[in-house]
This record gives sequence, C-alpha cells and structure tokens, in this order.
Amino acid sequence: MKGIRQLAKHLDISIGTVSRALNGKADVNAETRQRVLAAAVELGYVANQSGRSLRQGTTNVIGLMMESSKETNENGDNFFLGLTSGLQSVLSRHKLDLIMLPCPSEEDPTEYLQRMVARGIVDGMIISATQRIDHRLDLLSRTKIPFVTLGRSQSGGEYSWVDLDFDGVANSSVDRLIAKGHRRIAVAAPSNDVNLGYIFLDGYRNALKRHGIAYDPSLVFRVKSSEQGGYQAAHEMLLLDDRPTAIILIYELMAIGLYRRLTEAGVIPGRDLAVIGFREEPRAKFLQPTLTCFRMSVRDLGVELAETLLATMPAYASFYPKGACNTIWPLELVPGESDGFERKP
Amino acid sequence: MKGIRQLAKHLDISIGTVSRALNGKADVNAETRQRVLAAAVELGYVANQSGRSLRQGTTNVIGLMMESSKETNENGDNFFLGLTSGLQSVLSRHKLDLIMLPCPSEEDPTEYLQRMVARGIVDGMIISATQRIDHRLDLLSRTKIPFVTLGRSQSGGEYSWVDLDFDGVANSSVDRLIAKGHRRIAVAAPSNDVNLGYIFLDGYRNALKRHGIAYDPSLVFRVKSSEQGGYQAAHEMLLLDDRPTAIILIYELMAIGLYRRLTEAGVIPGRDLAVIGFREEPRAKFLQPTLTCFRMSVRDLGVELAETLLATMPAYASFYPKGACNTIWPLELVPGESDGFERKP
DNA sequence: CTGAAAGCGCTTACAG
DNA sequence: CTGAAAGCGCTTACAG
Repeated sequence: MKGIRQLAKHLDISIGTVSRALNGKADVNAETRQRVLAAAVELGYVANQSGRSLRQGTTNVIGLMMESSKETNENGDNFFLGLTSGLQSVLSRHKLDLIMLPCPSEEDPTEYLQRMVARGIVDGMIISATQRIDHRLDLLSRTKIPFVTLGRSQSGGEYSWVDLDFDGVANSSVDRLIAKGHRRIAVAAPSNDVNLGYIFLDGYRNALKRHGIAYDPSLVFRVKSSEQGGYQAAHEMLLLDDRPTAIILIYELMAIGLYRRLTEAGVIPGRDLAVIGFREEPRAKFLQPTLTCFRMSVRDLGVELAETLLATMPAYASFYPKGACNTIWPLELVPGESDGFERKP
Repeated sequence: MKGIRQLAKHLDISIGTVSRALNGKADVNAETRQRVLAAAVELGYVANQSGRSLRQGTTNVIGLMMESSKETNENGDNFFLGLTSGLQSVLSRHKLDLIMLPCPSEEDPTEYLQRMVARGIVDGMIISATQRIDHRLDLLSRTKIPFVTLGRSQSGGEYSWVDLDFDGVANSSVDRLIAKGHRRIAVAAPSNDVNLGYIFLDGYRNALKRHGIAYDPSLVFRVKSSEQGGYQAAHEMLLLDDRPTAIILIYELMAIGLYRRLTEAGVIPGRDLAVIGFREEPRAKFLQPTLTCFRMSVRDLGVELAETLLATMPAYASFYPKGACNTIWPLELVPGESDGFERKP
C-alpha cells in the first residue's frame, strides 16, 4: 500500500478527508488539516500526478514547445532560457509548472506536438517561432487546447498571440537611415519560412515606398538566422556591383558574422557601411564600433505570454480579464556608432 | 464517451483488444490490428498519458533538470540545447520523450525536484551542474528513481555520472604553459559551489606541485561563470603588484570579458599574457588573437548521458550492458594564438 | 484470438 | 465535518 491510502491509514482517517485537507478544501476540521499536513511533510507525500490528472482532467502543467534545430543549438540562443523566467513568474502564482518540450529536429513538429497534446500532459501550450503556414496552430485550434503563440501566422484562425513589433523596427530603421542620407538600404532576412521574415519585409517595403524609394530585390539577402548567416549576407553584399550603403539585420547574432566578413574585406561598419542590428544581445555588446540595435525585455515578454495564455484558460480567465488578445511587443531603439555617419550625397 | 472506449465502440470490439493492438502485443489477429491502427489514425486517437501511467507505473518520459538562474539566462548558455539533441537521439530509440524542467531561480532546487519526482511525471532524471554538496542527489538516491548526473558530487552515495575531464584540462594547460616558460599561472574559477570548480582547482594545484611550483592563492580569481566574470578576473589580475604571465579560464564565456578588459588596459593576449580558455565556443571564435581552448562534442556527451541513464533503468538495461558507471569525458586541446609566445626568463 | 473485469491513485459528489 | 463509493482512461492477468 502506498500513496494517499498509506497516509490515510497512518492517520487512521479516510482518504477522502486526507485529500480534502491537502487540497485546501474548506470543509475540513482545522486540527485534522494540521495533522494531515504535518504527516504529509513527515512522510514526504505528494499526490501522484497521474492519479490527479486522470480524475481532474487537468495536469497543472504548461508546455513550451521548442524546436531544437541544429541551427538554434549551435548559435546558443538564450532567448528561451530568458523567456522561462518571465513565464514562470506568472505561472507560479497559480501553482502551474512549466515544462519545455524540445522537438527533435528529425521529427515533424506537428506530429510531435500532436503526440504531446494527446497524451494529456499539459493544460496549455506556448508555441514559438511560428511559420507563415504552421499546421501546429491548426492542430491546437482543432483540439481546443488553450494556447498562445509567440509570433503571428496565417494558420490557426483566431487565437491569442504576442509578437515583436517587426513593422516598427523596419520603419524606424529605414526612417533613421534615410534621414542620414541613405537610399540603398539592404536587409538580411531569414531564409526559412518563419513568419517574422515576411512581416519585417512588408514593413521594409512600405517604409521605402513611403520615402519614394523603389524596392530592389537584390538588396534582400536571405540567409540563416545565425552568426554564419550574417557572414553570408556580408559576403553576398560585397559581391554586388552597386553596393548598398546601409543594411538592416533581422536576427541578433547576424551582426557578429557580418562584422567579421566586413573586417576581412576592409570595410568598416559605421564608416563605410551603416549597420542596424536587431535585438540587443550581450554577445554582440563587444562589437566595435558599437551596434545600433533595439532593446526589449525578454523576461517581460515571458510575463505577457503567460498572462495572455491564462486569459484564454477558463480556470484562470477571471484573473486576466483581457481575454483573448493579440499584442505587438515594442522594441526601443538603442543608438550606437554602427550607423553613426552621414552619407554624403 | 471518449478515449479508447469511443474507439472500441466505433470498431465494435472491446477496449482490451484495442489496447493490445495499439501496444503491439502478439496475441492480436493481424487483420484486427490493421483495423484498429487505421481507425486510431483516422480518429486521431493517442492513449491518454495519465491513464497509461497510472496503470503501468511508468510515463515514458525522461526529465532534464535545468536551473535557469539569471546568470545562465543572460549568458545564453547553448549547452543545454546542444545536449538535448544527443539525449533525444538515444531516447527516441526506446520511444522515450525528453522534457526539460526549468527550476525557477527563486525556488529551492531540491524542493522543485522533489515535487516533480513525486508527481511521477518522469521515469528517470538527468541532473546537471552538480554542487559539491548537492541534496538533489540524496533525494534521488532515497527515492530510488533512476538518474544520472552531469558532474560529480560528494552527495548521493553511489550513482552513475558523466563528467568532463577537468583534471585533464588543468594538467595539460599547466604543462603547456610551463613548457613555454611560465611560472606564475593564474586561474579564473567559478565563485559558486558548483563541483567542477573544486575538481579543476585540485588538478591545477597538483599540476603545479608536479612542476615544483608553489600554489599562490592570490592567483585564483573566483568570479561568476559568465562573460562578466571574465572581465572581473582580468580586472582583479591587473590590480596585482606581481602579475601572473598566464591565466587559465574555467568557463567558456569568460574569455570574451577577459579580452575586453585586457584590451581596455592595453594588455594584449598572446603577447603580454598567455590565455587558455575552456570549452571551444562559437561565440568566442571571433576573438583576436585566437583562443587556445578545448574541444568536445556536446551532442556526443548527450548520447553518453542518455545511455548511462538507460543502463541503470531495469526496463532498458539489457540494451546497455555496461550498467551503472562513471565516465570522464575527454576534451581535446585546440591550439590558438592566445598562448603562442615563449616567456623570456 | 477476444472479452469482461480488476485496479493503478486520486478527487469529489453524496449521504450522514 | 467525515466516510464510503464512484469513476477518470488505461493495461493486463484471466477465462474462454
């Protein structure tokens, strides 16, 4: 005999009372509750999750799906570890636990998610790195499991999401560069189908149009979201006959590789080429000249994501009355020296 | 009605047969099995995990505990993301899933682990960043849940572990520096109670003794395992009257901060000070002069960890006959320019 | 080869 | 305030 039965026997009361005492139900004698609580600590009893879940239909666990692609791994993206801190600060208020579900790169993400959801180990899901077409969202909508995404998508119908303000970054970058006299402004965008690339490029094209500058596809470098991708973008740019005078990067680590390739070619950022990076990143802090980039709090983003998710879960919605919602997460420009020069006409 | 009951009704057979067919039991008519499998796919049926776990007493899930300290987050340690790839490649052979359990920094790690284990959501645990005294290991030993650690500890009694060869790194670093004429060799070691610091320092002291050099405590800088820690170590070193001529770092990102502080002071690595870094790291690749460091495959380490864990689990031990074991994981020296000069006597 | 039944550990109406 | 009992969804001896 083990579990709650053993504890009940040890206390010589019924398992029902033990359960009620442990779960903080009101209709338990104060003294009984104390005895139960004390015995639970003494014997190290914690309710078996499978038993609870089966009975209650909930697990009190929120899942964060991560695609651990080779690319992500090698570049050491600290984004997820930062997010968890903010997520947990909210979830812990409600005694919810966070688990990270790393999808193997060989496995189809939708099938992996399907399996995880069907097994019933989570009450809600957080999905990141949304693709433009992302069947995971269709799956979650169909299954009716509460979820929130970090990033928009064309899939999944109506749902709650939080996304970075890529449009804002594109606009303020272009405006800033044009104010300094630039007309040929390049972009290094992700080569995969992640949705943020599309949003950013839309913003970029609109911003150019606003300034009456024609869109030139040869100035859009589609590269990996990595340091290597930045190197590649610089490499391709240097091969152009009519080089751009400025470049905007859409991934934080690109700047490192870009600087390296530029340095090899004797092109100095901030003097020969204006560079605006994406998210401010500790690893890019050492760059010389300092990088103009955008600041945001990853932890606060985690808070926002968690609250948005809970708002869609019936059991917690009363705490977060905003309900289902879509949030554009702002980024703040941090001026550096990398785009500090005026372009002479 | 839902779950297996619904599926059985749809097929007009008993739930027992459905279960046996789905679980690949031998005593099922081939045609029946086909029908069941087809229907499961069609209706998107996957067995509820809580139901299975409760009945079987296993969850087919392996947990990887991570302490998401602020320090780790901000430094973007890609180590864990790299590990998961290797871990999963082994676990997936046995249809085991990996989940990452991020312990909030506010919470006591042992209590967090206790809760996760008692809930019964994992069949086995992987513990990293072992402390010299680490109550998590005592807990796991007591609970008799299969586990493996990345890193040794004085706690927990007999158990399986894999650990990097810190002693080897210390020895070959010291030997190498001494061969180049250095006598005053400093070390930047972690300031927290993580066990690897102790092991490394033991190796360092023994290596010095082997060469007849007295141990000088003022040459051991205890700093954070981060870029900032490297900066701090360099800073403290520069304040010394009798400066060392060489320094060994025990964390990969320290090199970045160290270089920065040295550069600020006009001290050139590889000319004025010999530097040996720890693990080879993409983010430190850009350093000039190139860093002498040690190479290892994080993915293969994950493979080793997973196989070591499975060897201790009765259900899988037959596949990994090595049984419980302790492995010292080798690192290979990668010569760079940072310690390339001969020290003049 | 299949079905009927027990039971994994819990929580929660229900009765007292 | 407490106990007895049902039942969450599954797997697995057991009987046929």
